[in-house]
Amino acid sequence: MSCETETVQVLRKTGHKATPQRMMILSALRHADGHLTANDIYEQMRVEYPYVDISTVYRTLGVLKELRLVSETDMGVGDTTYEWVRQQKRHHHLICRNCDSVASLDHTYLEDLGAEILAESGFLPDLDHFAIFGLCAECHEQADASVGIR
Amino acid sequence: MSCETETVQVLRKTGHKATPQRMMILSALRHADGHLTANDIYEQMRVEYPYVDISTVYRTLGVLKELRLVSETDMGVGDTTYEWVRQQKRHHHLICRNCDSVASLDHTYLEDLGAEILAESGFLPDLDHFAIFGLCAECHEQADASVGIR
DNA sequence: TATGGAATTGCAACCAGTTGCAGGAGCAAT
DNA sequence: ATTGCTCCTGCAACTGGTTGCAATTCCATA
Repeated sequence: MSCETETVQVLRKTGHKATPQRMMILSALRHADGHLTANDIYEQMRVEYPYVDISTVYRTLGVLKELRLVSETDMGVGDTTYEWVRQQKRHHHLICRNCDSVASLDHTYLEDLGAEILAESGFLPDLDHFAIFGLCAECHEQADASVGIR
Repeated sequence: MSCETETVQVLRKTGHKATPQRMMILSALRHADGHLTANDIYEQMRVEYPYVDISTVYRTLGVLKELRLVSETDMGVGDTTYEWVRQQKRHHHLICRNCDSVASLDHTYLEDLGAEILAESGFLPDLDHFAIFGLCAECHEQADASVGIR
């Protein structure tokens, strides 16, 4: 079964429809490497099919997110980005609130936390793709030296 | 030194000005227990001073957030809320993406994570007030039973 | 107390994202 | 292939939040 057909099955099984608009959005996400914004997808779609509305893109992304087929990341600055969930190594983002730099964090750090929370409260956290804000090493040092931002 | 005067000092030391508008916003935050939205603060201010603009509220909240005097929490649904940072027990929120219920999580779970990240990468994470999305115990069980949301 | 420059304000226009609605399309069952 | 129910779409209006700008206010320094 092809990758495309499999996704269609998932959609139908969960009471959703496989519309051409959705197929286009899926294709854009699957063929992109890395993050895409809703607008990236919208612009790409308009080339083939100029009548799309941006709300369709957002609604589809909502469905795919719910089905855990795509992950949503709010980088804190600029637009929210979306990424096709592959079997790739899970990673998270450390975003500096001072200089907006983004570093990666290995998943292992969060694995234990997720397990602890689940055991303690029964709450199953989404830790697929986490954005953690703070100060990067560089800005952190600068801040210590000045009276400014703690 | 009063609480109010201390905040004024902090503002001036960091190159900010203590304007009447800011004092009103500070007062609203300090006298509220729990979370306030930007609009809550705006409405409250307008009673005394009808010429305020909502953008002033947002800009002030941005400054206070930067100075770590208030914490910002995006509950995922509805508006972003703001809270005066007291010496109260630090806590986090577990927000169910299915039923929108909110549970509290003790800070201890995140303390170790913060220390680990700092030691490993030099990145100092803001873990004052964290919102973690996922499925609460109840929705988690329901989902296991159905074919629907994983 | 006077002053000059930087920070702040209110305004208006804007941006990302959401929602209600009526018509249209998908698909499971016949 | 037809039917009928439900989901989905495009549209337009809206919401929360942001930004550029010119006028004003604060406050450190003298």
